[in-house]
Amino acid sequence: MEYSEAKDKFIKAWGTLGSNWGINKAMAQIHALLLVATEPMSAEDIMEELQMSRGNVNMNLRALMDWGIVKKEHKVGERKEFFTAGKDVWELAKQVSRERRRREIEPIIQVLGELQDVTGDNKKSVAEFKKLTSDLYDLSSKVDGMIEKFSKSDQTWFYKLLMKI
Amino acid sequence: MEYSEAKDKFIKAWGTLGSNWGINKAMAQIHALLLVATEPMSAEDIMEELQMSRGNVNMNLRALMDWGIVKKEHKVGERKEFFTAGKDVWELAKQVSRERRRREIEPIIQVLGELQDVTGDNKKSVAEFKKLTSDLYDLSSKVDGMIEKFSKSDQTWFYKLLMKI
DNA sequence: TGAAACTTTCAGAAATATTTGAACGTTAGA
DNA sequence: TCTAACGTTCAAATATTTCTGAAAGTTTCA
Repeated sequence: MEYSEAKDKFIKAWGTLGSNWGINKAMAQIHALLLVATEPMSAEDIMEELQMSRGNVNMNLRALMDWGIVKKEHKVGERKEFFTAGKDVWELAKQVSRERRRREIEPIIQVLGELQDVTGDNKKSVAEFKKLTSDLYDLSSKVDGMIEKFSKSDQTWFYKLLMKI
Repeated sequence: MEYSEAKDKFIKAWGTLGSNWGINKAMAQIHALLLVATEPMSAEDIMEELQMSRGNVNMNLRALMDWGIVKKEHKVGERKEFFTAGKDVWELAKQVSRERRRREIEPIIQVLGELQDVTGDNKKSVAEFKKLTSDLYDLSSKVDGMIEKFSKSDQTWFYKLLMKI
């Protein structure tokens, strides 16, 4: 496959993947483009390559920096800002897990915790409800802990873990 | 907290969580309601409790059955169909992982695989592209394998794994 | 066979999310 | 200080997703 075709395909696939994950297409595509880029890119460059408006690019670059997976760079003698995405896939995975944990798992654990002190007349309902929410709480906490560990670990740890599985 | 309040809160939270995960709110709320329910519920019951249209309930029940996390039941002497969600949180987690793997991880691995045979004049770009996509391919495959293992394992295995971590 | 009791479908309406582009803000250097 | 070259914001436009409700389809049983 020709490089340019492969690149397009990659960007498109990354965008679709993003949608499945609740990340918007533009954001995922900008990230894909920066992953593939060999040099830092300016907002202008990105607008051009992806045919997006200035506002859209600006907004999504900010979101990507928020996720900690895109960095701003300054080139000497240039007014413009440039952007890069880290090429280390392992670091990327850790950063994404870390953020998803913070944004998605922590809040549900929070709510499940609050639900533990439920009271009511219908003993059966209440008992079943407590069982359910505490089971969910336990499992979420365990998954949470696992992801925390993962997002702080190094690749060696992960490979060793894989062996054990 | 009063039972009915707790129940509402749980359903609402589950709905919000769903949205973060690309699962629509109605679907997540129906699931939450069935999780909490002590008896199988009919479409009518769900419509009433969640104030949703017949079409919406029907559609989302189908989607939940597609995910394998809601089952249809028939009561003797009743024309209506009833629905239940398994109460086993562990089974739920396994089923969700299994489906997400199939729907989201497998397709990206597929695409990454196809991108391996890229060619082009710009040696540097091509080399970096290959490095990136093959790194992504490796990591995805490993995560895929892990999830597969997880979704076939029993709880004991998981607890043992947690110990090792 | 007919009709009541359900379930399913789907076109259009409503709600939500994304994107645009032009106005506004900021900064560096002349 | 002024202005060119950028970055940022946000109201409105567009696109996408979800939801509704009525019509069509199906099943059961009198």
